[in-house]
Amino acid sequence: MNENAILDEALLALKNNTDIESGKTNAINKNGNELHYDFALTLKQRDAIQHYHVLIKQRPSLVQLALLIDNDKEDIVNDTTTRNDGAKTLLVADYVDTKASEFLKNHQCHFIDSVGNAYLNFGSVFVYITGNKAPKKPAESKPSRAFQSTGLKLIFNLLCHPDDILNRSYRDLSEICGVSLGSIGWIINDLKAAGYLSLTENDQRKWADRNGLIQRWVVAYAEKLRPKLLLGYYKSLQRDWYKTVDPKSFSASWGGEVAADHLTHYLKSEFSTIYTDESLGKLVLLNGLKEVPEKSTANVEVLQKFWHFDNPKTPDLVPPLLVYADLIASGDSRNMETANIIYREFLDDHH
DNA sequence: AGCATGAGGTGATCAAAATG
DNA sequence: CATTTTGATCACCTCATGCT
Repeated sequence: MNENAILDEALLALKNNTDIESGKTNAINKNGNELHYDFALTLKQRDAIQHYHVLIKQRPSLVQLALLIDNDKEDIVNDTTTRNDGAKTLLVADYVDTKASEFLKNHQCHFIDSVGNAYLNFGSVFVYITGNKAPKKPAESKPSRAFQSTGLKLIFNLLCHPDDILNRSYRDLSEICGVSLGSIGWIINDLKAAGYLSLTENDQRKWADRNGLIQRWVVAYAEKLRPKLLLGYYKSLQRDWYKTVDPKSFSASWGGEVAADHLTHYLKSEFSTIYTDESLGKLVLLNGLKEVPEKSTANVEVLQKFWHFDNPKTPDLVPPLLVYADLIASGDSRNMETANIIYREFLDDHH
């Protein structure tokens, strides 16, 4: 199902469920570096009218939505030229599940999907439909090796090293990343096919869309790799316990909020994320951490370190890309602003 | 729960290309 | 030319998922 088909079906579903009419849709090409609005359209019911810029997504995940909402907020502030008609952003998807619906409604983000779920709120119009079942044809999923757990490891290494690592041999990459030789080819070719990587005239590999890959990586990391890395949730008794800890002595590094605090001095961290290689038992024991089953009752999470290079400038911290990813993955809107600061300062065209 | 299935991941092995 | 290095490919393994 392509983007046009999703839009058509979603508008049809809306028409069947409500008496809202959709005005003409115009394709617009706004090549902003962050967001890309595909269409402009108008919805109206009697005298209530609302202009929209349309953003089309397939099966958006919660992480994607959090990112989208945050970027959109900034975008509206920065974009006075095309927004002066009071246009809002309308998310159009093939399917938005109940959790995502609730999330979108809470953030005042209007959406419609192809099975009739919707949240709209303008003028006298208020529509909130949720719970409609996913379309049975689970939207052609082209499984890409690049964004599975091994692919994400390789990409992380590629993004964190100087760009000349791109042209190391598959065997070198396999060694550096701890990914099997057989996987490297699949992943590299996936990245080329998806337009993130290209070849120069003399067959050197080079980035074609590095920033786009970062965005894609962050989302896939939160969904595919991060859950597998979780070693446990813990509760520490003293507040600010982490300030006296030297993570190096546990072959560990800070991620998430603690690292963000170090990098930006902008965020006061309340939840600690720590990536460790092996000394989990020692770490837990010496710091008086108590294991708890749920994230909600924890204030520390311990994750398995999945890379093998050092971070020379700030050895106590994980690389900025991962700090950024941790903040995004937390889903905490409080962290999004800090995440953007880190992106701009450490990740955006920083090579 | 137990079972079957298949996608994802691995390392050995291949032929082509590079090296000298 | 012989040798080494490279990317591609293969059979096999594992583990998550879905079904009964």
